[in-house]
Amino acid sequence: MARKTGSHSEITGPRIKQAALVLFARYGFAAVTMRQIAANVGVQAGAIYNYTPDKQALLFDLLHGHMADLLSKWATELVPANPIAAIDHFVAFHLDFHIKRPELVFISYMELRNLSDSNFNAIVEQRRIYEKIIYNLILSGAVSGDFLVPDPKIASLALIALLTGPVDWFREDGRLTSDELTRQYCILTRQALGVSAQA
Amino acid sequence: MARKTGSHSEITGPRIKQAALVLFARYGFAAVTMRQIAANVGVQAGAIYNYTPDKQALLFDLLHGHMADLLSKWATELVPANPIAAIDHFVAFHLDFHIKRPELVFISYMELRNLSDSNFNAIVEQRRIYEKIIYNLILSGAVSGDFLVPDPKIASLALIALLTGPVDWFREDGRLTSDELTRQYCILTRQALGVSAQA
DNA sequence: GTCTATAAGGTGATAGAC
DNA sequence: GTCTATCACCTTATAGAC
Repeated sequence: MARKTGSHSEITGPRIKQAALVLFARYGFAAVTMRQIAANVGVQAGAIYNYTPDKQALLFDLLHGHMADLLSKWATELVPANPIAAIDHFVAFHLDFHIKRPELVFISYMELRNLSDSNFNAIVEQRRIYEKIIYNLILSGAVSGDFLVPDPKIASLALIALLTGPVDWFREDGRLTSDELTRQYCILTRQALGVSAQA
Repeated sequence: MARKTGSHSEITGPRIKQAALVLFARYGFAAVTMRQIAANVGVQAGAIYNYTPDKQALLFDLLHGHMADLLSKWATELVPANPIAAIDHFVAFHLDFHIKRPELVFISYMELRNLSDSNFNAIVEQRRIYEKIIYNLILSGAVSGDFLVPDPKIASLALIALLTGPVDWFREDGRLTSDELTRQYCILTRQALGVSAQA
């Protein structure tokens, strides 16, 4: 409390990122001004540049951090060797991670085009790594005979779209609990992959 | 050819809509300027206002026309009474319509937030009508026992996400033909709906 | 129908006081 | 670390000449 009133370096930074996230998700990167972000945090526009070199870096940090969190969290998961159990695990992981971060998921899809070339390439590379995770899970199930799919690559793209859909409509306080959501999407996923009903 | 050189009323209008569509899809509504659209068409910015009252109307007309086309085209389809055949028909219809219009599909999802309140409500109502079509198809299959799904409402949302996914990656000149795409998505859809393999 | 010119205001980013 | 003031530029939309 001995600080000068104008000094808040440890909290202003995160608050700028949070305000940028919320505003970008609601109005779009191009439509949001630095003045809006500043007003949301309670500082003047000029102060933002103590925390970020420019608006582009603000966007990139959000997207890059989001994908880094996703990949490092998956890396800590204990994945069953059995392909059917492994897919169940992935479905639960993917749904849980994504429905808890609707704004980040939204801008990660939406604002890719507003990234500079090198920033864009960095994010696309992270996405490629994540897509390969589910692709490998489907492939091993197809090889073992647990799954029946015409093409594991197409199936992996189809499943990511299927499993990311709830971000657009799921609400924690809606008629569906997140457990029930996961249960239903596990069933839909197993069925889509042609897992026989007896399994 | 007796016209004055500056007169092109019949072609400038559609060209403005087309340029707006392409630019909105690539850079986002907020990031695109009337000058960019005009330059793309080959006129000055002021001339655009002979064809649209403002930028907002340009966006709304694109989205509203897109949804109107979708609904009126479905209305001309002959839909089999059998639930399994009906879903196959819907899958083929939905994929064909959407992969032929990737920009319109993209901005219809992306730019909803840039619509005025009343324009937003109009588009949401059109979407609701479309979602009800697939919901009813799934419901009748669930009632007849052809489909095995925990919840027809969730299944309908899940399938729309699944079936719209290819818009993001399908290319007419890619390794997959559109017929093969349709075939694979019919299989994935049938399986997701729990259609028994013998059917 | 299209042009040029302009009104009225907003933009990202920076400089220098405190 | 934050503020105020400012630079150089861009924005949508309109007015009036041709």
